[in-house]
Amino acid sequence: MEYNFRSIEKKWQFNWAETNAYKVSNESDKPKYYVLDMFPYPSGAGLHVGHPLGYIASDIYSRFKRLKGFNVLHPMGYDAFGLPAEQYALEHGVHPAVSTDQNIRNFRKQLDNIGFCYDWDREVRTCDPGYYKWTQWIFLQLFQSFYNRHTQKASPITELVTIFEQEGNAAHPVPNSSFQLHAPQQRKPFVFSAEAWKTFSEAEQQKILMEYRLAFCGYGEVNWCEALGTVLANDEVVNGVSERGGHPVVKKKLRQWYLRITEYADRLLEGLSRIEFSDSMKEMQSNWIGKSSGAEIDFQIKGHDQKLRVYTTRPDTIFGVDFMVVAPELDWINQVKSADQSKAVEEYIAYVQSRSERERMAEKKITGCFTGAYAVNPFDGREIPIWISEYVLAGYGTGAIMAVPCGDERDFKFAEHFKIPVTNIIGKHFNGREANPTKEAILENSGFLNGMVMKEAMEVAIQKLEAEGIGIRKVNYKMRDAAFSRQRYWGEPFPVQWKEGTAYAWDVSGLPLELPYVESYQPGPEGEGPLANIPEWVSKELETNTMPGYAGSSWYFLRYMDPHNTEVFCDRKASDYWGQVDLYIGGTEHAVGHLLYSRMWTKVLFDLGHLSFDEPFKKLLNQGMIQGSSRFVYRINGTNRFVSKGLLTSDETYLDAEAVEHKVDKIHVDVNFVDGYELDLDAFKQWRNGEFAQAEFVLEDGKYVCGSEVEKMSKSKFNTVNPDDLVEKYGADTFRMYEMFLGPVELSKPWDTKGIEGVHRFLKKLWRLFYDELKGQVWTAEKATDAELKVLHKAIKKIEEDTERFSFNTAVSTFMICVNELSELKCSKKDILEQLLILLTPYAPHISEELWSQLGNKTSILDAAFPKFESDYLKESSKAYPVAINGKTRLEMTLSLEVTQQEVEAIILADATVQKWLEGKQPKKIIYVKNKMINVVV
RNA sequence: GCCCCGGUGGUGGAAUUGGUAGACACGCAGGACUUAAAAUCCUGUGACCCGCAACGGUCGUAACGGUUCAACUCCGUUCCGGGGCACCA
Repeated sequence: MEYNFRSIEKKWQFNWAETNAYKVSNESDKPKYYVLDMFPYPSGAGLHVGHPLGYIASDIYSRFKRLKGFNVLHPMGYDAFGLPAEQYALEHGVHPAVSTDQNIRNFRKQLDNIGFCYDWDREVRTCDPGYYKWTQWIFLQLFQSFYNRHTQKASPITELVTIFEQEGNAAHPVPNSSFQLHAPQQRKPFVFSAEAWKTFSEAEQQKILMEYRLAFCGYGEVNWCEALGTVLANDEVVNGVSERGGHPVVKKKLRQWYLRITEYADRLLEGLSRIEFSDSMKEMQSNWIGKSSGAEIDFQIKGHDQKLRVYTTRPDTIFGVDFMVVAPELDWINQVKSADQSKAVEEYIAYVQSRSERERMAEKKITGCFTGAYAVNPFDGREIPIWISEYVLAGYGTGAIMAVPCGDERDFKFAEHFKIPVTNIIGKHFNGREANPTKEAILENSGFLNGMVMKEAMEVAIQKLEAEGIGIRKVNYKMRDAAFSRQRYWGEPFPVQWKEGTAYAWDVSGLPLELPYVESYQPGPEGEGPLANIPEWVSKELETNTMPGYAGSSWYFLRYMDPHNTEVFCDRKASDYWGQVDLYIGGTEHAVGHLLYSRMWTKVLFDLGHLSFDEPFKKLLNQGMIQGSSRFVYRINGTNRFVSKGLLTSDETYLDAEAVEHKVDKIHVDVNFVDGYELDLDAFKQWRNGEFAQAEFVLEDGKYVCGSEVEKMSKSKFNTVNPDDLVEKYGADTFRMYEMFLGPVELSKPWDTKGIEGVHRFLKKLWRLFYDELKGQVWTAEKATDAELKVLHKAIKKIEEDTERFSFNTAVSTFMICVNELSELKCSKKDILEQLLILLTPYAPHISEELWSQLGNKTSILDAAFPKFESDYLKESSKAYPVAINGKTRLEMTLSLEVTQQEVEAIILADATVQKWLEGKQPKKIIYVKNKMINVVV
């Protein structure tokens, strides 16, 4: 009887489905455990070997926890709204609902191949009206709430209305301090009394309330591509033109929905201390939130009524300000620029308009333009030139900075480039060649701050600014409110109706507000979404934007707990039972997007009394990214000749026999017909319907050697490897274990299929402990020896520890060691093997279940009890110590574990080899670390 | 540019708390079985040096420097690779 993995895997997958082996109940005496995967976007390309890495890890852990006696929730679903389906629809005319459904079927088939223990009764799809009904419902919760800064939590907006009616907004200032109801920008915040509130019209009241809502409508800049009639991500803009088609892209202000996540900034920071995310992940989140404290300062602009408001974290350096830098998109620049600089300013603004935010931030070249205007230093009256430059972004702080070149590297480079004289306020701490951002220096040339240490001067400066009404203390966040609308079709419609320019909540009884079926997905007029093309939609004055991809994914982990409920998003009893996700596995690419939004939504639902916890994920495990290892061929420009990699002088040039230089094109080839680096010439010629059938090759040593590069795994780079092929060839158990054996889950690594044989051999070797090809059954019911028990218990200990700390790769190697040792002992005893199967079943569930039943068990191994480790079997009385002389290991010595320091010293000094190394000298010190090592210091 | 992570044999990686660097695999080389192949099993395998041999020596964890009895592990500088940077998901 041999290991026939194909029939075994089919048999058990069918059996588990038949018996509902993975069904999970919301009621159980066992303790609960919730293991969650980041659900996939069902792309048309299907699953590649990178996807299952995290899924296998979570599957192993779920099965492990089940063996340990937990009631484990381990669901799966699909993040099914999104841009790719819409773009596919635009190009191929297939409705997103249709292609998405097809893709999901395909994903499901691929997932099923691998033998995951998901409870599929709990599947969710974000594009399902039964699901997005509740996404819309949560949106309405956000829309109808405000953040009460006194209680530090979200409350119904009706409470705010009551407060306004009774006492106005003095106690609840408008979050956006520059908001005014009618007048253009004024200095003082917008405050009204109860009486004034009552005199406001309905539209005015609604306009004010919008300023407080957690989901609100405002105006924001986007990358606008006129030719495509659509908004583009920074990603899709390259050098000022669209990636698709190469059309020009400009900045455009559009009406947008936002989530007021900035109100939660402090709580999002605080919550980090209560959850187990890696330090780097927490650091990324806090950097994203970017809390800083400093001051906003108003500078009078010379010859204008206007003031220039800047935000700075270093008010202590105010006497070192040599110039101002303003974000080029601020409108008022046009009012203050001087006549002679007017043209230059306009040209510069046009240049910046064409650049994405990403490009602006990544720019090494220093660019900028003097406006011709001057600000006046309020303390010493110095006139300070006002510049504009792309490195200052409108969205952060006030969109303007005061530049102190002696203390800030970027400012210094700017001053150097434009030859602006630098004022030194830190004496010898500034060397004139580079900035010094110290806070320890004693200030000079700094008026009333002279002689103070900088970090103390900060407080003094702020107090003076406030006392003189020039500035205020200000805490700032780099994080901006989250843009929450998209001018797209394939997303959740907003449950919002517009009446005379005011947005009103769609009645809850009308949810879900279903996405209408359309035939065309073209963008609407004036940068509106495709929904603006639908007369019935527009006639009802419904919002034509849709929600972004992260809407549905911000709360899906709650829906799994109670997926079929039509009355509430999740029954309170269910969410109280399951509580937080105990283990969440997914990639770091979601560090700041999805993970912050989910945390915010959970906090809002908690504040409003819908949940009993305010952090969704107790522990996060980051899986590394499986990268593709791409292969390239090099074609001489304008010919059909392909040159082997080793013959090129660089990636772009080839020097032929006559020493003529040729430029070459670097072309991706499908990794599936490259063996290592050697191209299969025939397969290449047949590729893509014979596109390269006429290819000629310039070979080296008779071979065509390809170039290689590690990149994201993607269909367009021809570097994807399909798990189905590997499962077909080696079986799901081998595939699962191989993915784990590749290395630590957290680590990113390029995929390499070679090596999978080793894991497959291991499973065959395990099988041979039970069945021999010639002799048939070899397992017996004999009693196990101490040596065999020692092997088993060593494995129990290590597998348990490694699984618990997610070190799956070392667990796989422990299985290999265990089977190697049992083979060596010729151990085929049921007592030992049965326990080993339980250890193995989370990793290789199919073969374990089969052999388990072959041993005569009538119930599934899924519900076996995890073996108990007995330390008695591992007891050692002595240890082979490495003995080092001066830190270099020279010999090994077996000593009892009981020996004392004195005894060790005596034994060591008596040893001939030690004496040889001592060369007659006396040792200074003998270091003895019990159970570790001995070091003799000479 | 800014933020985060990583770099160990020909390859993937191991070394959990600073304590024998290279576990376990892949690959490769040699051998056994076989008419042959597959499968399986055995032996060797970081580099260099000495030697008849050794359970002999030197070097070695991206590079350089530091802390320590002891550094892949801690600190500093540099180089290289990857991820994120707000409308890809």
